[in-house]
Amino acid sequence: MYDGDLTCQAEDVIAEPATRRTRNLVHTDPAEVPLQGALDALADPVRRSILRELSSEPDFTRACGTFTLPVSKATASHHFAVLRAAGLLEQVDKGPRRLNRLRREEFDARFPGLLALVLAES
Amino acid sequence: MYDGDLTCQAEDVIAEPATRRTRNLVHTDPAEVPLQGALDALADPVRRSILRELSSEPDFTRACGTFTLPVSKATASHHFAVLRAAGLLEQVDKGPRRLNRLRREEFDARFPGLLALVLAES
DNA sequence: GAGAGTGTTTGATCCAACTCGAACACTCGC
DNA sequence: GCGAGTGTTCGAGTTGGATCAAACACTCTC
Repeated sequence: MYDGDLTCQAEDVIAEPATRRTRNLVHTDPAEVPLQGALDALADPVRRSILRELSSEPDFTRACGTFTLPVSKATASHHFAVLRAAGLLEQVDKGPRRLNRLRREEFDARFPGLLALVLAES
Repeated sequence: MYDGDLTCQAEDVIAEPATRRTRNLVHTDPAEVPLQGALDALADPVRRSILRELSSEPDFTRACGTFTLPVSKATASHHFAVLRAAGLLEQVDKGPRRLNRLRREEFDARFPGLLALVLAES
């Protein structure tokens, strides 16, 4: 009988790079994020420091591991997932690295002024 | 010897109504509220519902007990204290009641747009 | 002063989130 | 393929905040 590899062949036609890792990388449209989710995501100081550090760099130039955070890499990975689920950042895989982009315009369109307050935090 | 009552007599000269209850009612200047404190206060759905309900009424017309909340009065009292400490509302005692005012301008001056997002929540 | 009404404080429980080490998965260069 | 580098997932521990009932404090009216 045919196994799953054939199915993978069919999916390879898709334009997007469809490695298993990338396929598990699900994003949330900021337009569909509830205020509760946004506030929960922004209420954590580690997550806000990620956003601030990311805001001073070009898009997709900072990998998750390059941030200076006071937590373990397991915890950091969790925080990146929360930010992604809250529509605050977009991630793409490049080799073994996962590069990040701050979703400024999209998130600001959904919650005007909110991200600016976070980035202005001293 | 003289007891505390004499001290109270002296404090009665103060213009503000200085009952013991009012004296324990401490407020926080919104200008001195850290972003962390504001987000923590706004991250709770019960507290946001208090703010929304308060926004549709004239200042100092709603007592704490008149809000329709899904929690006990002890919990509600806690939430009002958190909002007061976050610079989000001002309270005055009138008889046995404690009347509330939403600190719109002051809080918006400190965190532009943040309160508007909460009040616009469906 | 007694009682009703309003609100706070206390003490305790519960739970969701933060946290970590260890194990696992993936990608690349040798 | 092997090893190093990057990141996620799993399982478990910890903690802070939300919650409640009960007791307390205050104000008014009778």
